[in-house]
Amino acid sequence: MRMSDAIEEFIKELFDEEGYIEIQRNDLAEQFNCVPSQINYVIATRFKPSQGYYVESKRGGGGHIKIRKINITKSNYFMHIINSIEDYLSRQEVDIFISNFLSYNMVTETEAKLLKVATSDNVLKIAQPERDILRARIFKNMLVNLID
Amino acid sequence: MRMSDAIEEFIKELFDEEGYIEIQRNDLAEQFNCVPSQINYVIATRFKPSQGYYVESKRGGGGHIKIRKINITKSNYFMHIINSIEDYLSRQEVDIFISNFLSYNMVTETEAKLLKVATSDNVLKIAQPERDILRARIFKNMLVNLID
DNA sequence: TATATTGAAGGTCAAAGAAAGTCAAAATCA
DNA sequence: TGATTTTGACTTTCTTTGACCTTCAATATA
Repeated sequence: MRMSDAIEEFIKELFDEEGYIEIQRNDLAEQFNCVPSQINYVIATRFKPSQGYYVESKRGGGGHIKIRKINITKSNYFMHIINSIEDYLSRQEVDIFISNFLSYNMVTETEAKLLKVATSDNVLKIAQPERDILRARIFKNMLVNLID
Repeated sequence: MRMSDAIEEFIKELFDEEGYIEIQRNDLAEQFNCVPSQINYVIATRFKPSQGYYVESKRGGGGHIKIRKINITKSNYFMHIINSIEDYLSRQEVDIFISNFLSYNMVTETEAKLLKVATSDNVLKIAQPERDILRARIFKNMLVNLID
């Protein structure tokens, strides 16, 4: 088995419920008896954003590499909602969506308020049917940004 | 855990309602078993004005370091911004506002993304000057909802 | 009383140390 | 042979440490 695959597997096994893990590059390299930059290679090829991972790191004493896994449930949930919304969206429909988001803990209170106010009639204040078209665009685009 | 982080945490726990604390550099260094200048390092990197802290100190006998936490309330901050925005608002101005909100820790990453996308040209997609008028309305109303 | 001395703070800065990042050459695989 | 993996030299970033500097208050001295 390739070393890269072994390292990839090892890292993936570190994930528990938390959704993120922290590793020390040099320690890991030592465990696998490889050069430290091998770890970078594995991360670059197997933990890309397109594969659902998001990486941050800090150098210097006590440095580390943090790998976050995007929440697939949440992302599926919003993707589904986004696809289900057509070109027009009413204020009432928005309200229903938002109250569902809140009850499933998919958004914070503040995020809910932002979604609501940015799509409210008072704020959009343009004639129908353009208002519902604009509302759909704003709402869907905001949802995309709620996916981790 | 890094020593710097431990010291940072310790100092932050000293804050009570007062809004300011006083420490003795040498005592603190002794508690953490480090050189005194380590304390300066922590203060320089973790208690900068951009992080909402203001530091003054006195040398000599009975000297000390005083750290004040600037508590511009979120509500004052946003009210001020809202009042400063006129009827029209450009995409560029929004970007500047948002990057300030982030550096003052007034919004989360997600909230920042929501503000940005809900006021983006792609989403609003109507002719000027109506677009900048609508953007101003959306942005200001969203800010109102960021006030706890 | 005015000035000098002294010790007790805190300040500065640069070197050393401890991570992680980059990039391209070499090796291997399909 | 072309793509992927492995390696290692070099770079960048952040932290820790220590030698030396400045300021202040109290006390001693002229």
